[in-house]
Amino acid sequence: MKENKIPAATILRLSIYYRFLQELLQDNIGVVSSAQLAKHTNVNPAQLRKDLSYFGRFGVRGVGYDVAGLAEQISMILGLEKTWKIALIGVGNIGTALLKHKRFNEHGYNIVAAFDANPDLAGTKTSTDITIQPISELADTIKAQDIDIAIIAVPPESAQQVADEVVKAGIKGILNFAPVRLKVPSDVSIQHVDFTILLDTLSYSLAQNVNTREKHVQKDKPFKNVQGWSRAHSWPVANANFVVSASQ
Amino acid sequence: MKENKIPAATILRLSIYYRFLQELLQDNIGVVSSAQLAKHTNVNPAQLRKDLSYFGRFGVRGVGYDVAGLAEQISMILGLEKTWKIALIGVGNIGTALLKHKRFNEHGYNIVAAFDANPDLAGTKTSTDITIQPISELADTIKAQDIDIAIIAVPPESAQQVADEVVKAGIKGILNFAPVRLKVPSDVSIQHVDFTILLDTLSYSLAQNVNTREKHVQKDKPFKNVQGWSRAHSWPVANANFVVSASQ
DNA sequence: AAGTGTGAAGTCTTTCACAGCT
DNA sequence: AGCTGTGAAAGACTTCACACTT
Repeated sequence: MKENKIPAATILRLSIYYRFLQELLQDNIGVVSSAQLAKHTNVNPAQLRKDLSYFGRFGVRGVGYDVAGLAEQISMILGLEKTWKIALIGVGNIGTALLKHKRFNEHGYNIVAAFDANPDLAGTKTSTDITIQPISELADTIKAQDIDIAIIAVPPESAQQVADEVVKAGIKGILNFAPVRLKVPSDVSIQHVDFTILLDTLSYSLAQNVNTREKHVQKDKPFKNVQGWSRAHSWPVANANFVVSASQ
Repeated sequence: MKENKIPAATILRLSIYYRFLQELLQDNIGVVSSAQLAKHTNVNPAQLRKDLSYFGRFGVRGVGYDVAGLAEQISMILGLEKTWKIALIGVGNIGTALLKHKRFNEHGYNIVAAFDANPDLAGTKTSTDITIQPISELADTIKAQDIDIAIIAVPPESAQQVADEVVKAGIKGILNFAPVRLKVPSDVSIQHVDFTILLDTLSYSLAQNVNTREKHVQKDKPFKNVQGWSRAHSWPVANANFVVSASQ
C-alpha cells in the first residue's frame, strides 16, 4: 500500500464497483477480472486496478479478484458496514421523496429524524412514522441521537443557516439539495445535488449540438465542445463532484 | 477566443457563476470583479477568469465585469435563453417530487410529459395537470412534442431499457436518477444523480475521520484521506460529475 | 497464459504571475 | 491603481506498458 493522496474520483468509483460486485454475488459469480469489472462500470481496467492499489492488493495475478472478498474490502474501505444515522431537514417535495426512498435503508443509511420550519408540519408523523420536529430542536436531537449525516432539503434562503447549525451540532457529513454553495469547515464533508446545474450542463450540450435533429436550426457554432464528462465525478468546481443517482 | 477544449468542470462553474450573478442583479449591483465573484462561488479568481476566457473577453481591465452583461453572456453560452421540453419517465417518489419542483419552470425547464409503467397510473393526471402515459407511448410523444431532455426516474432494472428507447426517439440529453451507469451513444449527454454513491463518499469521509467526536472509537487509520472534493464537480468516474442541487 | 500491481508517461486542470488595458 | 486575460508552471488524474505472480 502506497501512502498516496487518493483522488476523490477514486472513492466514487469504489462505490460503483461495489454495486456491480453485489450483482455478481447475486449471480453466484465467484471471480472477476479487472477487465470485466471495468467494462461494466465504464472505466479503464488500469484505472480500476490503480484505484484498488491505493488501498491494498486484493487480486490474484493471473486469476482476478474474488468477488465476495473484494466486495468485503470495499465495504470496509467505504465504511459501509456501519449503519449511519441521518437527519433530514426540510420535508418538502424532495424531503418527502427521500423519506420514502427505500434504497437508503437497504444501504445502511437510516433517516431517524426529520425537521421542518413549517409549524403545521411539526408534530405530524411521516409515512415512515417519524415525528417531524421544529428546526429549533435540531441541535439537541442530533446530539441526543448521535446522528452522523444531515440531508439539507430546505429552500436556498435558509440552507446556509441550517448548515451552520448542524455543523455546530457536530455533524461531519452533509448531503445538500439546496441550490446554494454552502460554506462549511474543511473537516466537514459535503456533497451537492443540484438538479439545475446538471440540467444547465445538458442545456449547454444541446445548444452546442451540430444538430442532428432538423428542428433546431443552428446558425453557427460559436463554442467548442466540452471535454467528455465521461470521467465521471470529475468534481470540478467547488465540491461539484460526481453524480450519482437514486431512483424510484 | 482560443479554440481550446473546454473542461467539463468549467461548464458546471458557469452555471454557478450565473446563479450568483442573478443575485447581484436583484441587489442592483452593476459591476463585479473576478475576485468577488470567485469568493462567493468558492473558486480561485484565476480559475474564473480562465473559465470565461474559453468563450471570450467579457470584462473590462481595471474595472471588472458588468453584471447584467456577463449574466447575459453566460446565459447564451449555456443555452439558457431557450425553454427546454422535458419528458419524465417514472412517476414514483422522486418523479413526483420533480413534477412538483417549481424551480425547473423558473429556469426554463418544462416537464411536458410523464410516463409510468404502472397501468394504474396511466391516464391519471398529476398535480401539475399532466396526464401520465404508458411507456409504450414514449417514443411517439417525444417526437410529436419535440421533447429535448429525458429525466429517468425508474427502478434500476428498467433504466437501461428506457434509456435505449429515449435515445432511439432522438433524445440528446438525459438526467438519470436510476442507480445504474447507463450506456448511451457518445453524442448523447447524460448526467447522473445517484444519492447512494454520494452518501458512500460521505460514509468514507466519516469512517476516515480522526474522530473529533468521542463516540466513534477509531482503532487505527488504515487509509489516507481523500483529495479535497473541493474542486466541485470534479467529475471523476465515468460521468460522475459534480453535483449540484435543487431543494424544497 | 492470464491477469494483477505499479512506475513512468501522458493528458488534463488548476494556479501562478505578469503584461496590458482603462 | 486596479483588475482582466493568458502563457507558462505546477499539480492532479488517467493510461500505458511491462515486470511479476499464479
